[in-house]
Parts: sequence; structure tokens; C-alpha cells
Amino acid sequence: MGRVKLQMKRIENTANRQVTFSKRRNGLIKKAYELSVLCDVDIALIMFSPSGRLSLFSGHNKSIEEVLRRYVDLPEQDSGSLASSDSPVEAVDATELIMIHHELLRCKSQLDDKEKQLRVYEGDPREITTLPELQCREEILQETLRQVQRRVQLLEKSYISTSPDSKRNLGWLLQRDPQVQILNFLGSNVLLPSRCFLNFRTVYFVT
Amino acid sequence: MGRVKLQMKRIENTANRQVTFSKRRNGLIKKAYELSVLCDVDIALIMFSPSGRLSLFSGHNKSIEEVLRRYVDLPEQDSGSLASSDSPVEAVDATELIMIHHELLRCKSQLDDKEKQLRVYEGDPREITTLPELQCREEILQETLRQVQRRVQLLEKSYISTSPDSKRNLGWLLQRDPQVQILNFLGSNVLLPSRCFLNFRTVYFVT
DNA sequence: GACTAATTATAAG
DNA sequence: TTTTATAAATAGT
Repeated sequence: MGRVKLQMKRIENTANRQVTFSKRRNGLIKKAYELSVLCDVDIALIMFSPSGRLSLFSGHNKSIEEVLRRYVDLPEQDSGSLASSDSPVEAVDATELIMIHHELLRCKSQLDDKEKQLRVYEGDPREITTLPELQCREEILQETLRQVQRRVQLLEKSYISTSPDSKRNLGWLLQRDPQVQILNFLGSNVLLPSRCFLNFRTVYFVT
Repeated sequence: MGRVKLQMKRIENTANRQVTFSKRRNGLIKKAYELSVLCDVDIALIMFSPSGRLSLFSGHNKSIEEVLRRYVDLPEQDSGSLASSDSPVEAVDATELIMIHHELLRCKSQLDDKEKQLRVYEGDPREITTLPELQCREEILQETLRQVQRRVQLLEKSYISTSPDSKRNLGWLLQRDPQVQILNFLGSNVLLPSRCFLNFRTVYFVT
């Protein structure tokens, strides 16, 4: 795809190679994500750019570590010797330790994120010292409140006109908005470039 | 690409899912291959289909194991012992594994808690199906909003009155770029690629 | 598996 | 960065 067809060999021009890498890396990750969702596939994707930068992707329901562990466990069909445990110190595969450590780091990072997000709502307003910040929070809260109130009105209407059948018709309400899922997916993945900060205008609520 | 645009969710028809998996798996591997050649990237791609079948790919010049090793070795740069690759399995003290695992469990539990709290503010109201629950959320939001608005009034007053006294006390108000403040304030929860913006309603402008 | 019509990715500008 | 012409992937047949 593109204006011309590329030869399948290393792009020698460094700038072009860098641009192509960036574009195709995103494309590949998108494809991997789609495959994982559409076909319910567990995927782990690890890339090292020539400059040594690491890019990771794992599908919608399993972490990289989980997929790797599954892969690593396959060829290592229990060496057996590890199972005997009379000593408190047991020999284990170091890769497992490392993978769990990775998972821990990832979890901690997510925890940090959540705490930051939560501060938007629950942080003491008196700790906010500038008007723009405060107004930002106010807008967010108002929009959230409006959404909830719209929903209240809807439910109240349902309660009023309640025939036994009407409950069944609310089934669709339970479906999660796909956009929200994608938002969550994209938001929690660590491979987002920092440029997002620069152009950022905002983005809070899905309508 | 194709006659129709697919929704990004699991394909329920088994036959279709199988066919799509097969086609897209090949497509993904081809893309990965092209990236590895064009941009000289080391890639490891591991896929488990729902039926448990394993698909592997690694780029043109490094095996899966080499890439995985590089990935796994990253945080262990210092240990050094792993670099000598006579055995893929290295014995370590299991107690460390257990402690880290405990920490991981604790961290995950905290993460769950935070996510629950956050759902009060950011969860899709359409997921709530009972009026009392919704009204509870509404009250929480209203109270939070009231607090913020009180604080807004206070700050606005400070901005308006520019007596020498208040200047002395409010010097810190001007010490930072408001946009930077808001970005910091919102933190990593708004790290989204710009193309996501298209489908979302903007509720707040920074500038 | 091969065939399109339609969608999507992307090389260049 | 964003746009555009073109190549490529692919959903349904």
C-alpha cells in the first residue's frame, strides 16, 4: 500500500526506515488487536527496533507474561525435578520470577494510573490551587452528572411504565459501549507515544 | 477490508471465526515479516487460538528464543548469570518468587479496588439497572461537584481581588503554565492516540 | 482455495 | 504533523 510498491529489503535511508517502522508497528499492533478480539486469540508480540527500543503487545484478555508462560511451559513439559519440595528453598525457573516481576511492575504502574484518575474525582479540592485545574475538574464532574441524570430519567420512566415484560427490553442497556472498551484498551496499553500530550485537547466522555 | 466492515467483537459463528482466523493470522505474520525485513526489527509473535493451537513467528534474523531471552533479560541486566546460556533454566530461591507473587496479588487487589471506586465516576451509567444505585451515584457526584464549585468561587474571588495582601498569598498561582498544570493533573489517564478522538465528544478544552 | 467489491494500510509529498 | 494516491488485505461468495 502506498504510492509505490517497496522492495522487500531493508530500507537503507534512516529517516524513511524510522517513519516506516513507526507506521507499520502501529499497523501490526492494530492487526494483532483485531485478531485477538475477532477470533478470541491470545497474542504476545515483542519487537526490538534496531535502536534497541522495545515494543510490546498482548491481546485483549491475557497479559504478555501469561502468554509467554504458556509458551515457555510447552517445551519444558515438567522436568519433574522441580516438584520435590522438602526444603523451603525450591529451585524454580528464573524466567518465571522475571515474568512475575514484570507483571508486578505493570500492575504497579496501572495502580498509579488509577490513583491519578481517582484524584480527579476524589482528591480534596482544597489541594487544587489553580483555577484552570479546578474548572477542568468541574466540567468533568458536570458531564458525568449529566450522564447519570439522563440515565435516572430513563430508569424512572421504566419504573413508571413497568409491565412485567419491560424488564426484558432493557437488555440492550447492559451492553457495554464498544467505544468504551476500545478506549480502555488503548488507554491501558503502554505503547502510546508521548505526542498525545502535546496535541491533547481533551477527551473524557463517550456520548 | 472486505465487503462489509466488521464490528470489533468476537465473531460468534464458529466457521466464520475459523476462516477469519486463518486469513488474518497469515496476514499478521506477513506484516510482521515485512516489518522485520524493511526496518531490521527483531520480532517474536506468539498466538494461541481458542482451540489451543500455537502459532509462532520470528523475524528474519533472530529466533523466538533469542527475542524472548532478550525481553526476559532486560530487567536482569545486572545479574549477568543469565547471559551465559548453557541452560535455559536457572535455579533461584523460590522464596523470592513467593514474596513477589504475594506482592503481585496485593497489588492486583488494590487495583481492583481502585477500579471499583473509579467506576462510580467513569463507569457507563447504562450499566446500572437499579434506580437506588443510580441515585446513590448521583448524590456522590453532586456532593463532589458542590465541593469543587465552592472551591472555584473561592479561587475566583482571589483572582479578582488584587490587594497587596492577596498578591503575597497567591504568588504561586502564576508560577506554572496552566496547560501544563492540567496535563499533569489529568495525568496518564488521558494518553490516547489522536485518532481515537474522532468518535468522542470533547467536553473540555485546555487552551 | 479463488474471486471481487469494499475497506484499510501506507509511501510520498 | 496531515493528506492523498495507490497498494494490500480481506468479508462474503
